Amino acid sequence: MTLTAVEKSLSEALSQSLNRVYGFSPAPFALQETRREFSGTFTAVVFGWAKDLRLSPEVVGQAIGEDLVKTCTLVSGFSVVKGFLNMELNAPVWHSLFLTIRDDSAFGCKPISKEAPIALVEYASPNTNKPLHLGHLRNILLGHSVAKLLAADGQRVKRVQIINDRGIHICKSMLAWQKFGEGETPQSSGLKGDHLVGKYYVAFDAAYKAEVAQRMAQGSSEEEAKKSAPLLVEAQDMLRAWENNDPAVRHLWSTMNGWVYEGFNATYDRLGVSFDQNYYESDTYLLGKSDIERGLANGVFYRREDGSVWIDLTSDGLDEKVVLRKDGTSVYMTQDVGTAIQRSKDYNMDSMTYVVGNEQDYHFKVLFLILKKLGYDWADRLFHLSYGMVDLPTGRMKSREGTVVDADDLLDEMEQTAEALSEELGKLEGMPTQEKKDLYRTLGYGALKYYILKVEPTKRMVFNPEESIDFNGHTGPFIQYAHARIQSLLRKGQRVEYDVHSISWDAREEELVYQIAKFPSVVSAAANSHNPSLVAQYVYDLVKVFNGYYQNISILNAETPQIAAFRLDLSATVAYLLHKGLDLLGIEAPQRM
RNA sequence: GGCCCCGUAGUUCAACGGAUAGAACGAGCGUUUCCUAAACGCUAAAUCCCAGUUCGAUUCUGGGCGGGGCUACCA
Repeated sequence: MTLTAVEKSLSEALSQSLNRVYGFSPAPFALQETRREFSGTFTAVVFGWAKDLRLSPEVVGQAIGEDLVKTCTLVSGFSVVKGFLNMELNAPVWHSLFLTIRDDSAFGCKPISKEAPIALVEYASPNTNKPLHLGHLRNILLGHSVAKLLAADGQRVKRVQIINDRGIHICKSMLAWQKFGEGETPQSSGLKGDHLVGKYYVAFDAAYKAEVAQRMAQGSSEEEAKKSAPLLVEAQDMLRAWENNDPAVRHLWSTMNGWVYEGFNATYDRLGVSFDQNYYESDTYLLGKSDIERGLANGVFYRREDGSVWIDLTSDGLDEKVVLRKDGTSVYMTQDVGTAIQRSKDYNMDSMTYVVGNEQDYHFKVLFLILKKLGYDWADRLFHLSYGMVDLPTGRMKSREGTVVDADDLLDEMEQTAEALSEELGKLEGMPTQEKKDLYRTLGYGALKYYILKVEPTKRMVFNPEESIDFNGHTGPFIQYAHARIQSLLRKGQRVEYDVHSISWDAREEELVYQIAKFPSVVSAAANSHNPSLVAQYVYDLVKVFNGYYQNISILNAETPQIAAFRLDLSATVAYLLHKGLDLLGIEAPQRM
């Protein structure tokens, strides 16, 4: 028996009781969890029924409860507090829940069939002119986790990213490298490729600003100075040369982008994320034009006198939006339309999730509307996972002010903190050096990933670089620690045959099984809402309950070997779910720590 | 100006319209001859303001106040 099955039967039994006692058929209702301070597992809210019946909630609750205990084998007892009917489950229900879970090796995950829907998840999507920062980290961790969640929900998932590898910003770092680089390479400098290129992007900005200031000192207006600064003009020339396939520019471009990819891949590897396909903007930036032309013929778009092409979304509560400039060139929107259509050709996907910050909410509203108006049936199953920014206590991170938190630096710092902490605790005696290093990563990254993923994606979150991320309390390592302790139990304990029905359960064991049994519905809720924080919250709650159990109930030294074996199985199930839950968040579960 | 998000302990985060608003960090106190004390227990501490709907509002509606974002023929 599963928990949802129990809940369903219980709801039906309640309806029948209402009918039997009062001749009353309630509207569909949901049960809620009984609050921890009261005894019971499920609670029915009686207020609404009492109002319809014109009776006091206590009277109705009492009458229904009495009928339920007599007629429903699931329920062993009940209590009525105000208008709340708290119901306790019978021991065999607990036994059955436990056995179902214990014997299901894939508990909580749906199998992926050959006909399962295909879900594309786009995430990361960096520019190739600077290294990854904390904002990318939130994006990447969310995307990676959502991809895992959708797979656990039984979908065929494809992970993709679009790499913004062309454009004026790329030319800026190329130009600066040409002018100031003196042939510097990742090898010669020892710098990671993406950091090296980022350095020249910054160098461009500095030199450009100096030029602007100089011109303004000579009497130019700010606007004029910004437009006519030689460096900018040169960068624009370089972009044109790139578009005209100038061999030298293209060579420099592919060399520097190559450095950046090496750098990005190193960071992706550290994070344990990967992609099934990369889309490059240099390949896709011309896509979409023909789709616009087609839509123009169908009346989706219209052409203005100056030749530019627009879509009128005022009847949808939005504005008018340009999709082709008067010179016939694309805008960002055009490319995104083209890329989406390209992906439908590549994958014939049923749905697509874009992991992109909430500053682009408007953009995606428009994009989805356009695709719908162009008649694509999958346009209804596009989802913008719009996450909030990661802010500093002082506000937004600004690269120009040097307040950006670099992803690699942060990862380094997490490893170091994990090492220092582990050394201090001194529990790793006898562990080989390499294993220790791996463990520091597991713990450090676990702390970081959990810190980011426990927050609901849509919400803005604050990161304070002054305060290092915690390893105690509501953290990744807290959950990892529970897992490691259970592994230690499993190494020491003896598994013998036992009969669950003949063991008398502690209330904590029922609570634990209840918590365990919730897992599948948490996974599907998280997948449906694209929300890893539900899983993060779940594993935390599970550990809280388990730690209370561990603290108060002796597992290895139970009264009999049979009881010990039962408790070990219960603990093993918890460990399995912690492992599985953490994995859905992209976090590893250590054997020891 | 228009449109869209968000205001919860000192701080970082929770709470399908339900019970006495939960955690964690930080502060204070306690638990180890016992399965890993990165743990467990106890104490103090919060819904921005004003109305409305409701048996019941942190949650829904309206109005303030405060913060952020979008509002380019940029990407």
